[in-house]
Amino acid sequence: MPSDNEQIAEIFDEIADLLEIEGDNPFRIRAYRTAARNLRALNKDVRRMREAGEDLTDFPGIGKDLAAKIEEILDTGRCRALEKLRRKVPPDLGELLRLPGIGPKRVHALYHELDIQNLEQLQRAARDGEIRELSGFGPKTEARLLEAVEKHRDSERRFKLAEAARYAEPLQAWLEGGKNIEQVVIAGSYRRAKETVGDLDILVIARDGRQAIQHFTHYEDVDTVVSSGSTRATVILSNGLQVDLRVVPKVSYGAALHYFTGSKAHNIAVRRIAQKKGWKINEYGLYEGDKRIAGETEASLFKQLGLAYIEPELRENRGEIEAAREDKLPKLIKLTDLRGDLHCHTRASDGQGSLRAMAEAARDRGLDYLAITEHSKHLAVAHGLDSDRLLKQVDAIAELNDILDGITLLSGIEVDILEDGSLDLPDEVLDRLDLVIGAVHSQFNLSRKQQTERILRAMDSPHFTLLAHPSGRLIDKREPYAVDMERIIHQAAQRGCYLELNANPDRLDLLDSHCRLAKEEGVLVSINSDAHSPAAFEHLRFGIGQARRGWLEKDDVLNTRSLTALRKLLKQTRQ
DNA sequence: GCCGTTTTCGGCCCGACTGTTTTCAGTCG
Repeated sequence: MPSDNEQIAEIFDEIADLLEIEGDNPFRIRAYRTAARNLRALNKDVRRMREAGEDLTDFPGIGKDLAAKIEEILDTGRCRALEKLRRKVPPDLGELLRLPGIGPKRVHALYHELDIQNLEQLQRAARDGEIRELSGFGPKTEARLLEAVEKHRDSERRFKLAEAARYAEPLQAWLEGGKNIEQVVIAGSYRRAKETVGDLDILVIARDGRQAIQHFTHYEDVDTVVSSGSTRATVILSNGLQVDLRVVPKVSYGAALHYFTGSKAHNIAVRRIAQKKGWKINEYGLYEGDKRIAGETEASLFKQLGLAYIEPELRENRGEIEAAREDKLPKLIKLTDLRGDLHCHTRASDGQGSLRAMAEAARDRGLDYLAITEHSKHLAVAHGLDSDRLLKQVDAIAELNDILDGITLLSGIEVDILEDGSLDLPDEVLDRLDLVIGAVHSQFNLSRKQQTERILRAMDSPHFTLLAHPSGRLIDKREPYAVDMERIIHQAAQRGCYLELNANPDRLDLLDSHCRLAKEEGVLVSINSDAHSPAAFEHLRFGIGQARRGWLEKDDVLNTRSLTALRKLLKQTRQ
């Protein structure tokens, strides 16, 4: 079930779509889109804020009118402005807007000239050759539209960051091997470590743009060349991933990198700063009149604008610009800050490695300690451990620690939180462990209230250390379960326990906005691989990316502590 | 529709590529 923020954002986006087709004032349309984007980025629930008596117009992009619409939607579940628009403009037209190569003007023309209201009608008209007859359209546009309709199904697809990396890294290597190519950087949401990316934006410094682009379009995995000029090109790879490449000269590198890293909202906000000073920013630099005053590096650009350097992961216009102005940006955590990993599985439950193999793989990644945390018996599909098997493992870990070199294993469990909030193993067994990770693996569909109460009850257990993958979402597969995360984070602070940021690329859970909340409440986050095989410690880098998006610093993260300090903190969670 | 160190009106981010034009509109990022 989408949150209130998401639901309102969708309504605002739809209003923007329909207004756009109607040819309304573009700035009014932008206001709706900005509001939608800001609502999605907000790490607080608007309903709750309103109940707390906060003034919605205090938020950026929300004025009197939109605040009233938000209240209407919260109160009635409806938005009369949207309903009125829908009566005027067929709502399916919004879907046409999603097709590549077609924007509001063309949708408007298709609707008013040919009475095309949906994808099917568009497809028919294109096949019948009606579209090429319209002014502003031609045979090529018609063919492109037809193709776009047929491919529409997967055009919306986003790629998980880890999956994108598997395609991006070889492509980057290929580009770096090109003649006269000096530097290749993958910018865009990939550089911002967003959990999913819609496409890849690659920036290349080269003396000869055409030559570089030739090299790019001849990459073996390129399926379609969508466009290609002297400074930019767009291709689709065989797996459907779109890649945009831009070539810039060296003097513009920083400005271009900033520009193509985004996010859009961040860039707009930064450009406004320049604009207020009477300057202009584009991908070639920061200009005062015709004179370039910064842009060879990103640092020069920020400095000239009076801002501290903003790390890519923070560039979402969620307060980073204000923080940069006051020099109050966080010093973000790095992969090398991690000293250990508190969540992994072996063959004993559903993992693929032995205790020793997992320990050695973690050690080879530079970790000092690793907690073994199998599933518990309730999760039978994962061969979860009962008390006997768990206690045997505790002994095996103790023995192995005597002979292991360079790493220490901790005994733990990923214990199921049952529907009533009790834990799946008895206290006297949990008492033998170094840590207890509680996890929800069943009954995802409880009401928000029930689900929240269930988790809060589990956290009350004297043995509870850490809440695993707190939202339960699987990216693109399962929505987060309905739960009051603000309350859970607050409770963790009161109770003195921790939250996991599960680094599995399918999860990346805590969400970035909740990392920030945890930090504000002083709740430590543990960035864990949840490795089910020795190779899966690789996942930690994606967890770090997510943590950085959540503004986390080294000190905000539990497993940056030394083993000694960690043991002390684990002990403190015992009530 | 929002916003204000140019504050209640008059602004609002910027450039490349394509296709349809015959100098530019539409779309995209």
